[in-house]
Amino acid sequence: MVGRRLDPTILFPSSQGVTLPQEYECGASPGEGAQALSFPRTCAPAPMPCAGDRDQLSDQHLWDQISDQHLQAKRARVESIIQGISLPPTPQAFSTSLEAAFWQERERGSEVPWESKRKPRVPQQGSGAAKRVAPLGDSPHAEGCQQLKEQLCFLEQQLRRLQEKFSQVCDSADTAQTQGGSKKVHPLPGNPGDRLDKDRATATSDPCKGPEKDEDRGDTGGLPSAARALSQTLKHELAEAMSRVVDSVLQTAWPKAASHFLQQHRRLPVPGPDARREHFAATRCRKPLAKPSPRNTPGTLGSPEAEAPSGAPAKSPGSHAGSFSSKQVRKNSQAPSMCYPLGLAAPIQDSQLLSQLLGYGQHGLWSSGSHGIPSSLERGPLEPLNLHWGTVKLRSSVMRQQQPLSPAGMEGLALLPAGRDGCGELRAAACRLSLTPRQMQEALTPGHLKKAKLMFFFTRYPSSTLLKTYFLDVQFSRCITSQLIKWFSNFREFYYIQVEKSARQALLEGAVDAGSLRVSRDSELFRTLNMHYNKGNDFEVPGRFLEVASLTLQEFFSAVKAGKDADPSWKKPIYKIISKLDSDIPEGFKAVRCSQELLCS
DNA sequence: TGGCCCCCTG
DNA sequence: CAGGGGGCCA
Repeated sequence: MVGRRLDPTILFPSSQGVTLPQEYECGASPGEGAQALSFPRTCAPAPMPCAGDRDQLSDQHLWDQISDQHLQAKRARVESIIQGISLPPTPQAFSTSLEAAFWQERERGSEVPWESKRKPRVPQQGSGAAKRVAPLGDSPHAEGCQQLKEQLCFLEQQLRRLQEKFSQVCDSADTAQTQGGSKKVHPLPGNPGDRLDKDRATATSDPCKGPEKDEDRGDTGGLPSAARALSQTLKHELAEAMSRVVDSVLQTAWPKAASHFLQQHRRLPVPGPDARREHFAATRCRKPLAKPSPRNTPGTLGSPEAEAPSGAPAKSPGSHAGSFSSKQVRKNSQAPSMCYPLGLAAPIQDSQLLSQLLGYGQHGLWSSGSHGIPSSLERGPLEPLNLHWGTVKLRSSVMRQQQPLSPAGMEGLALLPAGRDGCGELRAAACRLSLTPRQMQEALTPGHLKKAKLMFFFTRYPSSTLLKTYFLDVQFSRCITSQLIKWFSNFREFYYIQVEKSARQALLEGAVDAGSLRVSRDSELFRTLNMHYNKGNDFEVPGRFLEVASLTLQEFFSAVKAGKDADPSWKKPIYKIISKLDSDIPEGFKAVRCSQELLCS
């Protein structure tokens, strides 16, 4: 009755699929600023002394230089690194300077011999960085503590830099640097003593100005009061978030993580791909969501063949082998491991937040990969946001050289564990703490709309429960829920109108057999629908949707042909039929990143 | 009664 | 796409 022309391939874009930009796979931070700041991580030789250093050196005797060569090289390296951090990047470079700086911090914090930086290592706290910093601490606790301290210190630096950049952006005219002492002016209400509310002493009479540190001497004095207020608010929020992270990580997560270090740091080999796969499989076995049972109508569209292309949730990782590139999955999940040692989730997430705040993408930090994801056992209420880092990017036209990945593949990545050591907990705690409810979307975005439209290809009648499981980054409220429901209602409306129009058209054109009506990718109806739900055509519409559309068309055709449209409620039976044809939505749609990335495609 | 849906309108 | 009205149902 219904055509079974099934597309055995994936549902997600094949040609415009999910790809990971190559530049990110090795963890390279994109952009000039990144390069400018992240040189220690690159393959470049040890940085040469800067101009100032050379001047100094020229005052010394050659022999001294030679004898102190080693020392000088070391010093130059340190100075260069410090300069790279303290010197504000160009505004254009700012987009990535944070990411780059994270890299720098890694380099500094781990004190890895320069040569070893050339070959990225699988970063595992137990066997990697923690061991390499052994001279800094005798016990694992001390080691971890040292790392944590560095991490926290670095976060503070980043905060200051952000403040600085904000000030600079707001007032590019002010280039004055660092003179005079600081004087404390009235802090923001409710946070007396907040250091970010301090101000520097300037000749201006405006008391509401930038932060206190030398490098933070951005001047907002020339700004309109509204902008100043915004500036202060942003700074204040950042400071608050930073404080929360620091305090909470230390108080909540550290003791436990430290105990894990004690237990495991010596004997724990790096969990290799096998171990990871093992854990992955285990994770996949207990699928957390009891999805609504498939509502396929047996005998019509619910055949097994029809299921496959519609991206039904995988029963096992292998079940998707034919529908997406597992190679891509491996690539995406392994490459990151070379980049970020464990325990860096907090900076990663913070940078994500910052990137978002600043309107930049986060894919440059995607390289956190599976390491940014707490083990599923450790995921807390905010786990949805962690999924963000385990998913891949939906790309459209620009970067499509690489193999596409279906939502199923995204699903796999989303559930990759982070490992079983204490770092996972530390990381998870950091993630939860750094991802405050504030970062949950309290409103639906255009990205969410686009995602909802694509979801419509799979489900026409999603329940609010279902929607909640697929819009994990949304802080659901009654309003949000009804808005989403309304969206789908609107989608349906458009859908039924188009199908009805098409059915009437077919009738006018003399069609007699409803069964002969089929919606193909060439048909006008499909083009119309595709244009509406899949503008840009960067999503490969599942064949299943064509079947549903075909059946809808046939139902409408038959009803109109039989004159049922005289009945005011003649559409209701059709709605009832169609409402049973929903199929499961690929897990990839649960990825938080999905709705964000869809905007870019 | 609340939730959901459809329909109409802007 | 959102708002609002009306109907249906548990």
